[in-house]
Amino acid sequence: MENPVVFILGPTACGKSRLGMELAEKFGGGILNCDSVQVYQRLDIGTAKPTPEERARVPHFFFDELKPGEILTAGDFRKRALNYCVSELPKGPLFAVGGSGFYIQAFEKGMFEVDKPDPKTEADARRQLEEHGPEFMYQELVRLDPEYAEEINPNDTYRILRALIVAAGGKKMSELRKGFQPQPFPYRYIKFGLSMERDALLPRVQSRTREMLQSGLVAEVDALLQEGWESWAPLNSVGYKECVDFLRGRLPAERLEQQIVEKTMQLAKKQRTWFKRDAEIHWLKASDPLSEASDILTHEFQKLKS
RNA sequence: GGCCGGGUAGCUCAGUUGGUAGAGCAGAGGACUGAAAAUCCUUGUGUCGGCGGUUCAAUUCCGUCCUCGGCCA
Repeated sequence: MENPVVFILGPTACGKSRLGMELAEKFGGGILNCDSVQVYQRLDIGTAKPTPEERARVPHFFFDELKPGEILTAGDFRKRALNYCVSELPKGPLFAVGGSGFYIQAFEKGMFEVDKPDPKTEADARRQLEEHGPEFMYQELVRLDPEYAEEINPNDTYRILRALIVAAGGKKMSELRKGFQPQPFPYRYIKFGLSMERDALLPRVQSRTREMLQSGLVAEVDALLQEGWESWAPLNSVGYKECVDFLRGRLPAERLEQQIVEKTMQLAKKQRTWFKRDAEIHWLKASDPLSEASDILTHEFQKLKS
């Protein structure tokens, strides 16, 4: 019987990485990153990446694979994550640790097939949005794919643009959605969830944010800006966006730390909402997640041997 | 001590020519198919600082006290 993928999911800053490390040290195997931002090089401090020491103790996969300027889509994420399953599962279990619900869903269930968008189409769509505004773009979508337009909000420019780009390739989001069957995950797996009440999470986020800033988060961002990566999408993520705003004079120094804390808490809430609906997740007790997860996995590995 | 200006939602404040009040942010809930740590949706009752007075009715007017700024002594 093959080794399982052990998902460790939940909001940021609640101890997932640590639990993953402890379990990997106990049961063998490695860590598979399931975080959409830790895949990028140069985004180290603000993403709370595992340290070199931790990576030396346990094999870590799918960190630092992309360079500034590059983008990893959810579809790419799935392909690469599955490749790690192929290469690493024969050696031991993989502890898939992360909080990026959308990417994890893509990894598990697959996505429908769409051709890579023509970069020119994409640039055109963005330019049109600039010129004509969101209402115009939404009306375009109503014309091209009324059914999908009905599903999304006229203010949701992100989804409107995406749908228009897909439409330019000759497909309709509504049709694609209807035609898609979630695929069964091709490996044995178990899903653990780790969570924390807001009151418990807040002080952790506060001290982590302070540490990030003391460790040079602003300098990390400044270096990227110096090299001209200001419009690189990952710099819009929590912590990075605020540092860019600070460096550009849009956010006063005295508000920086608090602003990052606030955005991080909002992220945690969205993550909680995402995972809440996944009925397969076994939520671990916050008091002692390690022993609870260990018990379950011990059973799992006994089955594996027999 | 005197004068002036504030005290209204967790925060910043608006407002009521007297009929018990509403924005932004925060918070809560939710959606999510290739930039997702993104993008978007729903959600606002609180002794209107305390106590008195006037009034059918006071958060609004008057008095007084408390409190926070500023200025003057």
